[in-house]
Amino acid sequence: MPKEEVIPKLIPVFRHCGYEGATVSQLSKATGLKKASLYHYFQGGKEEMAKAVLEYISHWIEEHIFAPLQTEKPALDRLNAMCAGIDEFYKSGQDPCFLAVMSLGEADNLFHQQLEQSLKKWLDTLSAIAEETGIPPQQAKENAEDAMITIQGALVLVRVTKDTQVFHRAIAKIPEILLSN
Amino acid sequence: MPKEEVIPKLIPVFRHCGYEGATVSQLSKATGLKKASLYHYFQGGKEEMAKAVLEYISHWIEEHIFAPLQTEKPALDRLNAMCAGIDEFYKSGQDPCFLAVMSLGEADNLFHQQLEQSLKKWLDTLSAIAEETGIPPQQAKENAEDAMITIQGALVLVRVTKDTQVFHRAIAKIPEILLSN
DNA sequence: GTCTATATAGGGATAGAC
DNA sequence: GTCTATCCCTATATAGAC
Repeated sequence: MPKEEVIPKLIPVFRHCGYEGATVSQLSKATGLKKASLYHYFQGGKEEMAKAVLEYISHWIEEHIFAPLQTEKPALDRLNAMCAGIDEFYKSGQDPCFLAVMSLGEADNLFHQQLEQSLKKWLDTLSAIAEETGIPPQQAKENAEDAMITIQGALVLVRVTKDTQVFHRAIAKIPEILLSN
Repeated sequence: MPKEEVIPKLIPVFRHCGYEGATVSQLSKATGLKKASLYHYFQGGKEEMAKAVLEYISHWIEEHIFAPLQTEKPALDRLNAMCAGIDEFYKSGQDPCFLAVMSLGEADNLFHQQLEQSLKKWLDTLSAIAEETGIPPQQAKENAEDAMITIQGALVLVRVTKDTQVFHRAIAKIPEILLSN
């Protein structure tokens, strides 16, 4: 099995269990590879596995969430396309945010720089599209923050309530949040 | 040392490390009690410690965040008092939300019922104060959800960006979120 | 590349002295 | 109530055969 096929199978374990909660045994089961085989691919052990997942996800976001923003369509259409990507990425709120999960405990010590960079990228991208529609920079920055707050907060609520409606309602608001002034 | 003094010392460990990330050794250090002494108080082990913290926090919220809502002052004053309690509770966003942290991995299996109940209490309380000001029930419910989303989302953002301003800006919006229609 | 078998450390938890 | 000492298990990680 090529490494590119292994990484996606690691994702749900880290997402749902967190870094410390995820055991190599679980990761082994999830991939179908025995522990020693996992260590063959990831000589740095669990830490390297998490790092690989982090990079994989950054890439996925780039392609599925940010890419729709680079077309020539009207801003609102592009935003709605992005929201569709977000809904897919978080499975309507049923999958926790990797970034949020990895910002706890030991994982935060290990990965804080990458996490911060990833979030900054999100915020900058969202802010840019707001500015594009004529919103002043400072306002655009705050709108981007509010949009991320809405996404992350909705994920927490859904995790506890299991009510995906809350997530859909929240995501539907993203465009107006970003474009408000 | 009486048990009531022990529990508060457990809180920061669980909050920052999560349930699985928190080790009994860490809890021991944080309390200043050796492991065996901890087990003397909490015969159910780590699980019972987390449970005790959960109850302690529910109680704290009741007294410091919900109580200010029960006075005879104008609704807006009461909401601002509540926001002050929230800011204190989360140390301006520098302390993660216990509820959010405990809704991951194994902890979620163990405590999901209590977590759900706690969140429901939050939402009901917020919804009630919105209704009090004449907002129709369904709208009040959604406003309460939006308020909780804002709190939880801001906590995630601050955890990664270390920018407490974001938290203050978010909290300041809570009253208008709750009372909007 | 994938496995079985194993090493080593640290986890949660208990026994029993004081 | 608090401790030291210890048990057992699981966690991460490695060695080496195929």
